[in-house]
Amino acid sequence: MRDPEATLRQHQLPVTAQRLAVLRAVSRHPHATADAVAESAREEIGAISRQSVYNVLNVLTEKGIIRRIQPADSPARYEDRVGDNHHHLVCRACGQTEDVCCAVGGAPCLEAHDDHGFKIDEAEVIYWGLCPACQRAGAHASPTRPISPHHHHD
Amino acid sequence: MRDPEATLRQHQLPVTAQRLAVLRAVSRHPHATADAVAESAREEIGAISRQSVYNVLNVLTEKGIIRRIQPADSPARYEDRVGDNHHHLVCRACGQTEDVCCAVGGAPCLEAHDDHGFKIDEAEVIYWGLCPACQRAGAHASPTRPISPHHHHD
DNA sequence: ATCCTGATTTTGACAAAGTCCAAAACTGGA
DNA sequence: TCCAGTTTTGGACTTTGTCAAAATCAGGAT
Repeated sequence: MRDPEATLRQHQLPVTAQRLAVLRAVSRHPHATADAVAESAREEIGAISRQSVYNVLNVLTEKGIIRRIQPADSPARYEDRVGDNHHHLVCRACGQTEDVCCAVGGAPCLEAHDDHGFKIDEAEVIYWGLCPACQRAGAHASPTRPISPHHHHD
Repeated sequence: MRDPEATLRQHQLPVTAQRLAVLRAVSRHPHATADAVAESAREEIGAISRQSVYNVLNVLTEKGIIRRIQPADSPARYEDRVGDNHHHLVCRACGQTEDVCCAVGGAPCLEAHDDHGFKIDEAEVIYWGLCPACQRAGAHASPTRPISPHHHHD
């Protein structure tokens, strides 16, 4: 994120310490949860209410300044990188999340075989598996085991 | 589902009224939430505790008898149809969920361009959009608006 | 058919992630 | 500097789901 303050003004959002701190926290920690964002923001400005973190994350998401991703069995995560339609790779054991480019090229799987009359505006792809660290730790993949909160990476 | 009772026995699960009712509820209502399953099961057997509904849905999911899907901004949903690796189409406005076959053929997008060293075991695809009814009702798609509980279809 | 033993169900408390609301504080233009 | 409208805050509340202990039930052995 070039200039958080300018970004806010460009979207007609009054600049506040809370908004700057949240925006910078998301920038510094891609795929962070609201909780992690709050922690990081507090390190920067001392204090911020839980509600404000949610308020800011919501308004930034609505404006398209950040993107919200909601993998199963995990609280919502936020990222800086918007507008490039990338997908995600999530570790079943520890929740580590990585970005991956479209598997099939530019605008990828955006067409379903039979769209049932729906007007589709997004194709969301999540790859589930085990990250290298959890493979070494001997975790074994199971599509039914939820993410455990152990040893989270950034 | 051919024969719920036989299915349970095949998986060494003692047959109980609760398990039969839940299994049949999922069969009758594809993509139902735990709540909807409970309601439907109660119509059949009169009463069942919330915890039992969750117990049964969990054990059936672990055994691979049913499949759990967890779209963003919606409680978990369950379906009968397992083992064919199909994907889902979800209406942003009302939550209606439809099955769609693999977009790209047999075992589809199961390969990410760069897998970051992960051992991938599943590629989950969700198409987001507006169902025909919500299009007619004038709802307009927005990747950031959560599903509202209004006029849910089955 | 009856009895056991371990699995299942129930009840009620608890937890996590968010939202709703009213009061206080603040931003930015006049 | 003041004012109006927006943000922030704190606390209660909701939703979805889990935990734990006690009561009940299923199914094999007698």
